[in-house]
Amino acid sequence: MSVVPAIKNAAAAAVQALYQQAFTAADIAVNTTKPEFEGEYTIVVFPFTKFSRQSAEATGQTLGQYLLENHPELIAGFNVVKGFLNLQIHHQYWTQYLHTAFANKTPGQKPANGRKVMIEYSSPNTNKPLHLGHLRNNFLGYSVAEIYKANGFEVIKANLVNDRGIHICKSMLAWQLFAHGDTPESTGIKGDHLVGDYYVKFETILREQAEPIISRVLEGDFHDFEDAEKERVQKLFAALQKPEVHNDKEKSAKITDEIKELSRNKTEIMQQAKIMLQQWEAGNPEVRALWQTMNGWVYEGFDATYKRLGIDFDKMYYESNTYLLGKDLVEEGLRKGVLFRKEDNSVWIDLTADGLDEKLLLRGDGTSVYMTQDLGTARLKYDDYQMEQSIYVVADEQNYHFKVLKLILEKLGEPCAEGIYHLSYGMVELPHGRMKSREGTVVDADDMVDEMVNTAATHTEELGKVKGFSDEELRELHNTIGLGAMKFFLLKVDPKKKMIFNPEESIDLHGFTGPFIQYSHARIRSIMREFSEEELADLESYTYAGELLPMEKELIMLCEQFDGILEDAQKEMSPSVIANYAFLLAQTFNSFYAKKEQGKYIYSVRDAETADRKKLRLQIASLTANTIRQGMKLLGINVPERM
RNA sequence: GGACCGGUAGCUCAGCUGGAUAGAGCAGCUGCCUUCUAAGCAGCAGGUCAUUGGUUCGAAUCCAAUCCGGUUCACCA
Repeated sequence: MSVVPAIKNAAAAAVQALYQQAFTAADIAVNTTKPEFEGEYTIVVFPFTKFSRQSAEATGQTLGQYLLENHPELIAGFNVVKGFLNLQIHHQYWTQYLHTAFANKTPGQKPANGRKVMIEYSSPNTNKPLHLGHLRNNFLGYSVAEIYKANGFEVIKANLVNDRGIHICKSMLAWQLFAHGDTPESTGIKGDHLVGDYYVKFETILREQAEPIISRVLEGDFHDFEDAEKERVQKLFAALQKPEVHNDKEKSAKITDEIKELSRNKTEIMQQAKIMLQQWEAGNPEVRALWQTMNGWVYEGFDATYKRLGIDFDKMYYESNTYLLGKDLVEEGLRKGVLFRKEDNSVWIDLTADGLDEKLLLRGDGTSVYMTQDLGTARLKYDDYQMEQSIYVVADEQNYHFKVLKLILEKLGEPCAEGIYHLSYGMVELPHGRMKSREGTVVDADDMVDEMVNTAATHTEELGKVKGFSDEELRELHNTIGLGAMKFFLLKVDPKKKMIFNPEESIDLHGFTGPFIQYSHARIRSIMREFSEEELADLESYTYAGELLPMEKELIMLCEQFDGILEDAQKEMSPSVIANYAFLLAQTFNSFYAKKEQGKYIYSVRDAETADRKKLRLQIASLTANTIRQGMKLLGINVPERM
């Protein structure tokens, strides 16, 4: 058991014995001791004064004395400042821990706990390449999966590919109309980018064709529309003329947007895309063949990107296989009376009692919507794996969708409902706001990686510390650093917060960054390289017996916290917990490394004052390096031996 | 308008299950390479923790109200 839980247990038992009060370990606050006081961990004693009928000071004394007498192996001394009981942990606890842990290559790894979770992430559309937003999603999903594994869970990494629908048809149609048979091979363009280019082409044509229609509507000419749509457009136009709307920028923009949307739907190219979608759904062989071909190009592109990013999956789901699911669930829901049918034959669920709205599940013509597919897919996943938790890594703009998804599954009595969890993360924004594909401000994932790797290469070159590296080793190093910088940048922030990325400023390589931590690791490894295999093997049986110097103790203490950090990261589903920790650990080692008194490096390993001290510091170096490496690995980041 | 999320140093963020004098990084300014890697270390400067009120021995943290920003409330996905 780690120290902090040990202290909490001991304190809970002490409170029980001293005051006959049932305090659980979880109710006891234990912090690290402020540097100006003596001790390592501090118990806050104020909560006990209610029944100790003593001052906080006296209560602290009593509790401290009790702990000292009953846990001499753990507590070596204490002092009380106001209501804070500062505990000195027995130095043998630290050296023992160091002895057992320093050579462990996977610190914090817990044995299998028999629990199974699925994590769905990435989930790209096959009509365009990945962008910066996907990178946050991918890194987050991958890292959370690794963190779960480290905590003993069995994890299924799943990717639900959105490989069908109107947006795919847009790329397909534009390719058919304008590509003259171009392929990734003929153009040398990566498949996903090639397909994405035709998506952009489609949008350009669409805009051109929509322009005159929009102008006509705004001039009061509605001849492009018929029946209900005409009525709708007329209504919107009329609303726009009202002075209270005219003067409200937000409202008029909203109405104008709706007019634009209706107009876009009326364009010839959009009509063609819709026909293509119908043909796809009807299984038209030509359309299906084109779809297969173009998706194939995209998958080749995605695979290359995933491989480069170090992202992988255990299970792929394709929407073309799942988009019809969910209808059974709707039928069952109707029978159970959970759902109801309206006059136009559409099927709904009434969530007004839960403070939400009515939600459509089947259109009047019997076709399904996004929600229906997700209901069916949730059941499919559960049938496949019976996992206790199903995590969806999806941006926070879909918070409402997932709230509703879970609620409907609960109402339908589906066993998968309880485990549904939306890991909602904030969007990556540019300094001027969201990325918009229509405005061409989307930051492409492949470009981004290239740029970071180049930056890393340039910087490595400038520092000139890589003599003797082969070209292959250099390439690998640049990748490790560039990707490390990018991953760390996107993972160091709490997932639920949105984050700003400024493409003008490249991601830093100094300070609170991946490369800083990678550098610290390389530096430790460089220290260890000075020693022979025998010297290192010798450490296995060695336990340091003396007192520890402050920073020696500090490093051991920090590493000892890694177990708890991993648990926190898993509970909060937040890689940022580990990122912050890894930075603190690296920073602390750097201080240890550079600490100078009277012109001498007082924590030098090579020039340690005794042979014992040298072994101790080597063990500390090894422990720190292993902990940093493992922490970074859980973020999906490699650490180099040299840089 | 309803629901949800956010507001901490010039900038980007930790801290938020209440605990000691609110911390990092970047940017700015000082020092430190005859040193086990200076992608580093040490230091200076920078704060009405959005505002107001409440609960408490104690509030950046909990509650309420207000202000500001965002997302969402599609027969799109």
